[in-house]
Amino acid sequence: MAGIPTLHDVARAAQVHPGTASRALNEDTRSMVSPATVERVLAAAQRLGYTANAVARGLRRQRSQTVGVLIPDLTNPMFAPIVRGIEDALSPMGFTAFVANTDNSEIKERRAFDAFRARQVDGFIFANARRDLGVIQDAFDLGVPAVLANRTTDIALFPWVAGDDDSGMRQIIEHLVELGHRRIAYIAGPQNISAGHVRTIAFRRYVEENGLSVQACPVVQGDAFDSPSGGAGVQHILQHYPTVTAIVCGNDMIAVGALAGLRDAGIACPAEMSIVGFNDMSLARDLLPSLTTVRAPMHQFGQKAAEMLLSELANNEVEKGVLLPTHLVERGSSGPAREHELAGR
Amino acid sequence: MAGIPTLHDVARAAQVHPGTASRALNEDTRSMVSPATVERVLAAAQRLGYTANAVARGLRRQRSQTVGVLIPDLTNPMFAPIVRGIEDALSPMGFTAFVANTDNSEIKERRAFDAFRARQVDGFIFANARRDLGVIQDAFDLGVPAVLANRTTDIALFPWVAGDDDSGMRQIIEHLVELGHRRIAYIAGPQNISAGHVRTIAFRRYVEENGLSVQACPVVQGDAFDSPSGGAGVQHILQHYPTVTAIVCGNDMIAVGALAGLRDAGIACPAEMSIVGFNDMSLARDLLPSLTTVRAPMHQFGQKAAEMLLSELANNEVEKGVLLPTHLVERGSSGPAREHELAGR
DNA sequence: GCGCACGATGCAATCGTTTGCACTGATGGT
DNA sequence: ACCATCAGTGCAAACGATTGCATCGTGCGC
Repeated sequence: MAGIPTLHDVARAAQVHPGTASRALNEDTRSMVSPATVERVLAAAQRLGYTANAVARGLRRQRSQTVGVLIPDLTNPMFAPIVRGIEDALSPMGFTAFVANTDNSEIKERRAFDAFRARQVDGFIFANARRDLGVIQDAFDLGVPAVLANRTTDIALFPWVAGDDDSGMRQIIEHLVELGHRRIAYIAGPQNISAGHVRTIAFRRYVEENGLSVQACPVVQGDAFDSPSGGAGVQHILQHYPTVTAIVCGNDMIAVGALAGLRDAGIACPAEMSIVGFNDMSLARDLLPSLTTVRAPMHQFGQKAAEMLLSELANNEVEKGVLLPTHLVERGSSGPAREHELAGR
Repeated sequence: MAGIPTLHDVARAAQVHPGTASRALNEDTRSMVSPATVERVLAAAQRLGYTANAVARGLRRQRSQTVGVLIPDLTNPMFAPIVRGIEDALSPMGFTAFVANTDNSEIKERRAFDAFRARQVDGFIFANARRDLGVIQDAFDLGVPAVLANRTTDIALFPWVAGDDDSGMRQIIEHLVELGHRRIAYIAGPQNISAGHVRTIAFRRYVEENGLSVQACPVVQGDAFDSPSGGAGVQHILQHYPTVTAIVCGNDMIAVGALAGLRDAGIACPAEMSIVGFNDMSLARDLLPSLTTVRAPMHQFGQKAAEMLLSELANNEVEKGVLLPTHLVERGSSGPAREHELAGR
């Protein structure tokens, strides 16, 4: 009486057996039940305000209609759109997501993985960033369905969706070359992070392909994908590579720090130094100068990854990997190379 | 054999009854089992890699160790820290969160509410922003445990945790008055949003308490808590209230738009116009000029709200409401009132 | 008019844990 | 020496849904 109505209550109200009520309520078994009974059951359910207990259903059906999402940090404007995309794709299909922040720590990652497995998630979306496999290997060994979002692995254990960082970097370099830059530095993110690794390789590649001097285009290693690393990187570049006229940053947060570093050093951007970011995070356009960057469709990463996972859960064939296009967004932080390097410094 | 080991498997391996195994595995029933048996069961569980099925346990125990979180938009740098705080508080206690974005839509809100109830969440954290009650009333009527984060309701149905917006606004006005401003405009967020309402009232109050002319301190209504509203607000203010020397913004996103609007209008900030935001979102310090704003401890909102909910779920007494302190962060976007208003325009 | 098929429903097992209760020895007090 | 107590364990019923199988009429074909 009191409390949440159960299937039994509905069945009793409709004068049928719980089994019949279940079939009447369920879309794809409804045809087994006579129309009159269906109507009676539906009415009773309506009247009592019945909603099926997803936990009980999950137990019996052995599928919980939930997925686990591992992401470095929800708070990072870079990543939030991914989980938004995931939820936008999941919720219309009756799925919901468990989200955990890994902070790139294997401990946290594993803890979340175990917690989610205990909760019988139907699959995982790994948007965690560390380049080594960690729980991804475990998931593979255990045969747990999963999809990678915003990353790949060296050996492709799972379907993945990621941005075309290689093309993005090509566009950046070509853009800068076109503006007359010949000495371009790169502030790289950590190489143990998937994106950090890929982008550094691409930077080197396109520096070379565009006939730039590799010596004149140094790669400065940042500690993290954050703004302090950008500040430190700029300082290092100004000190050791004073002839550089443009700085490419491993991502937008690094670029934020780089812009601040330039201001601290009294160097005008883009007049004296161009800065380019990567990702086009929210607010990138609102910085001053507004940030030239490569737009990576983070929301789509999440959405597509979720769709692929659902498709896999439905036993449909699924692509081995999806590379979403990236494109350069030219804004205020990049401009023509200054004519007289070193002038006035 | 194949598949995930169950309690039965552990029991069989340890040569005990599943009931005994359950008691041995569970911290607070362990004392009912002889030490020797406990050890045997633990060893078996270890060996088989057993983890309890949280779904089955949830069904039996009638508590899922999950909570539902309703938030306007994960993607908004304003809100992400709240859910981060929630998860940081929940996960050490073995709880996990379901998160849904409401986009301030009652439809989405209700859909998520129902979905989470079906999943037998133990309680809710409402960080959704609409001022009317919506699902909060439903939760109350149904007797579902809940806590409000980053908001209150007119009638206090649930415990809440929020920032001291009133004090924050006082600090803003005092700061501006101290800088010599006497004609201060306010670009308000929507009044049907909890924060929008509270802050507008506080603005009016402290304008008055500081002896400013209410006529000289107009409130301009924004459509949303976003940057376009800030741009539109600035335009409106410049046109209709040209003597204003400082603009307070309903939140930082509005301030972002306001800063851009000033740039478009060729008005220097802070030299000709001061701008103050609200919330101190991430990147607020990285704007140019860096944004003077009120720091609201969003992460703490989430954390505290989660703690209160857990406390309530454990049947402990819980505060009726918690008001966390806010404080002004003086940065570059606010400065002395210009001497000669209208000069040169 | 008989049998077969089939539509509609009931029955009961099952998913994996937890937990109140019953049972069994052994202990200890008198 | 006997009974009460108690620690330790087994038993089985839940929790709330789903689903293979059995059952029961009824209608149809021959």
